[in-house]
Amino acid sequence: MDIKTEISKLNPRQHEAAMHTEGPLLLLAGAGTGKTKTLTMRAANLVYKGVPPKQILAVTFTNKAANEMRERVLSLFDGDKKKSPVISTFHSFCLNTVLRHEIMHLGYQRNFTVFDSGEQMSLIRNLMGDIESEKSFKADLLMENISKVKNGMLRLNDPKRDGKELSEVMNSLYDKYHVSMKTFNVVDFDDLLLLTLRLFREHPDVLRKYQDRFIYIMVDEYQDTNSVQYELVRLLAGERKNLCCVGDDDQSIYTFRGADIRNILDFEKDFPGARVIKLEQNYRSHGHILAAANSVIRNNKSRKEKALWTDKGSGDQVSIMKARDDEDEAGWVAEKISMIKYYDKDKAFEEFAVIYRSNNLSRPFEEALRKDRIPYTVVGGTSYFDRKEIRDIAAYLKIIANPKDDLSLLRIANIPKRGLGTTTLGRVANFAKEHSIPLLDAFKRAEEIPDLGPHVVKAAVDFAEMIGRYRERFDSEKGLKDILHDLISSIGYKDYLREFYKTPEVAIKRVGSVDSFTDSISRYEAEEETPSLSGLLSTLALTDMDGKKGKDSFGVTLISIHSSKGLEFPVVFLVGLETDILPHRKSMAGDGIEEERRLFYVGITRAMEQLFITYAGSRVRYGTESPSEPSIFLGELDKGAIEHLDRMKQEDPDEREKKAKAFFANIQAMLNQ
DNA sequence: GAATCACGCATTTTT
DNA sequence: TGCGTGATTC
Repeated sequence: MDIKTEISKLNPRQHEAAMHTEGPLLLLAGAGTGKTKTLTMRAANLVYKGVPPKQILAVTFTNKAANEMRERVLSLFDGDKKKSPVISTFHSFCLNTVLRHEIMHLGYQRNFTVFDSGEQMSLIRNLMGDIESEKSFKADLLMENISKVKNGMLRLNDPKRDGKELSEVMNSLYDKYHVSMKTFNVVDFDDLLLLTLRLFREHPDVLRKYQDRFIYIMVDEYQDTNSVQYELVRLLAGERKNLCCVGDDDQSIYTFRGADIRNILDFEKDFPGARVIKLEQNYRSHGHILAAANSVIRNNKSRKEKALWTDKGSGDQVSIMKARDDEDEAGWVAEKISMIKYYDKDKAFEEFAVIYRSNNLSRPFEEALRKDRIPYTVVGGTSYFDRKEIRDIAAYLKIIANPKDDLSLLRIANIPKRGLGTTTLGRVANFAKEHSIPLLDAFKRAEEIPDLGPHVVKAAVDFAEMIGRYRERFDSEKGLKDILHDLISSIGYKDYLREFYKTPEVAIKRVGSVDSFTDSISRYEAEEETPSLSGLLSTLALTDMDGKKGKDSFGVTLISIHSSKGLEFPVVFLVGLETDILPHRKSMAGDGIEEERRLFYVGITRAMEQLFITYAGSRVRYGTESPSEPSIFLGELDKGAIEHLDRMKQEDPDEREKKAKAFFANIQAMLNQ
């Protein structure tokens, strides 16, 4: 593809941004304004001008964004990978590009592994057992607080945030947590960023190395950066400040995770002489939808002035619908979907989305859609904690890669059963503690441990030796998948699963998921230039590896506003626009209302052709029905862009008949498939 | 360990 | 209302 002609096709603002190279640039890219396109073009332009691709770094938040950008740059260069810049998520950059090579400076070993949130949680639970306190604090709350401390959102001993009691527990826990993590030679997600920052701060020579390596830096979704990420970016950009930050302050909706909107608002102050370019031409939505979005977001005080516009024409007005209650609201949405399909046979269910503030609102919609035989997919929820089989296998791989990872070892020491029960494990752990050695070493020296019978000693030593053998194999042999396959069969893991899950269907599913896991490893090996166990574990820690997810999403999409960011749908139902839901009751402290308004804004701007905003007069909450007030945000909508529908009005018979027809047509279509 | 029950809690969640 | 957690029990 010819880069020059591609760049010339950009609109003037986009073009300006793509052609900019030296010095700080803030690209304020509104929703649907071709942000990724501009960013990729800018990268391509740099390469085109002769900058070595290795010197260009683009950082994103999600794997999805990174992949998308990678693909688009690649297609610009006709698949020539040598011309692709370094594109990475924050976490992956810190892990793979920096820490894997430099972490020794901070007293860790290079073969460190990453704890996911589940492992983090079990460590915290373990540690909490040691802390004497009559009140048991919830592990997840403590974990959240540890994370907040690390991200600069919370200080230890902050009496304003916690009761004194929590502070005390937190203090002692926080220290213990870190000591354990370090002796295990493991880090958590937050550490990836934090340790990199510490490294850069404490070792100027290391920092310089990376500053010299990355001459041009781009950061996507800059409004979502937290203080650690901000510092990281600032340090990396160094004196040169060839830094291009892209984002939209109006779409900053992750404050609760530590994102600091001031990072983007203060960009010009932080980087004097910064060029600021605004992308305001929207290629996604019809005019009325944009008018609605603009009219809402205008009410926010802390923001950069801008307004989306389109040359597409105004399209349909945005409909505001009042329903009787939540069930009625959901029923109406389902009906409306059938109606639209009835009038427009080409419309696919995949073109519709129901978007809500909180996940628990999805229920009535699931029921209504099911009732009307409309296919749907619910996006989100939390589901990475389960899948025992994957975590077991991962624990094996982790202890093989990192012999100090006591926790992973503990997890699988007796899985499958090998005669190492809790009593034995307790004795071994004691021994390890007394001698200040890793648990695995204690297994090797089982003979020295008092009270262990000969059988147990043999089991322990055999086990430790097996781990050692596999470490050697993973180090010296190629073909990760084959080695893992050997491991799984030699420990009899599948038989163990079949025993563990007595019902055959479940067992088959679990065994199947082990197989799909090994499959995903061959995928990793195929993609990677130099596959390795530690590389595999890194990828594993930082990606879902679920194989499929979202990819073949099917039917109508049910999704939270947060997860919908970055997506677009021809027809959007933005539901539950009620006081205490949006804006949410729990987020009204401080300038929380502005973030809630941004959420509304994000929801609105997902719609391309048609937008329906709904609310109910009463709603079932925690089992009891209570009246609901319309959201104050509804009053902020541009009157010219909206029309009001009232569900309560008597339906005219003609409409009713059409609805019935639509309903049956829909069923017919289902049957014909 | 696994099955059961009472209790408390219920926003959003990129890695 | 309904789910996940922690204690209790066999």
